[in-house]
Amino acid sequence: MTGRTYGQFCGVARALELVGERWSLLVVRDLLLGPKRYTDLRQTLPKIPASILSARLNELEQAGVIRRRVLPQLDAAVVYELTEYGNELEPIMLQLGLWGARSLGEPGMDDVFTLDSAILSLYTTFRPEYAAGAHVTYEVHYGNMVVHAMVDDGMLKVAEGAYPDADLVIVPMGSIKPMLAGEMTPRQALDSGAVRVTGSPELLTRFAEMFRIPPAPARVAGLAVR
DNA sequence: ACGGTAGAACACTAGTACTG
DNA sequence: CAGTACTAGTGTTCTACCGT
Repeated sequence: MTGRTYGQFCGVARALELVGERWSLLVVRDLLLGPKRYTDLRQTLPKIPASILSARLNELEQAGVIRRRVLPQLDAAVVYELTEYGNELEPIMLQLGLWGARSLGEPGMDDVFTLDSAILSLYTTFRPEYAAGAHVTYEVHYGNMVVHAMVDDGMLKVAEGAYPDADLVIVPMGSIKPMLAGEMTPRQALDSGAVRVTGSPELLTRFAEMFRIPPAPARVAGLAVR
């Protein structure tokens, strides 16, 4: 939040004044999964200059979106976490992420895909109405990152790491987005080698039903718009 | 009223140094 | 080591002005 305003008595304008600066929402995104230290944020946002991160943290703190907390440890580490007000951004961020995902093309050479992004992408695309009555655990590999998603009757819990008793282990060879966007069926993904699984292939079909990206908008359909 | 342009202001970056 | 602050350079946006 800088000193500048849009000069409009409008909630959207106010929201943009609070979290609309470059990098601000990505800081909020990375704090949705829990408190982080300054250096954690530098790792999840490798392209943000230190001075900008410092400025954004101060601005978001002043805006009441995040708070600083000193951990009761010997090193007195400082962590940043969302306030109650900041936490109210969670459903908005998930909706925004899903909206943006529709226009995602292929990842760029220097694009980063962090563990947090992997976890959030599963929350973003999850459709509870398609998971009613389902009790299944997936382990998903993204390169050397592994997350697991536990679906329990319309509820979802995603966490870092492998899950030894996962019902299905999914290993995409590239981006999993074409399958989630319906650009290829789970069967096609398996047959083409785009996705490899350990477990019943039927569970991959269920996965593609429960985790879904709506079709790309017509203007950018089929384009690698980034 | 509209479009183009120049200068000012602002935002961002990379690098470095400083503090506790 | 974690976090902050500063600087110089670059790019972007805003504003005022001018001509059509």
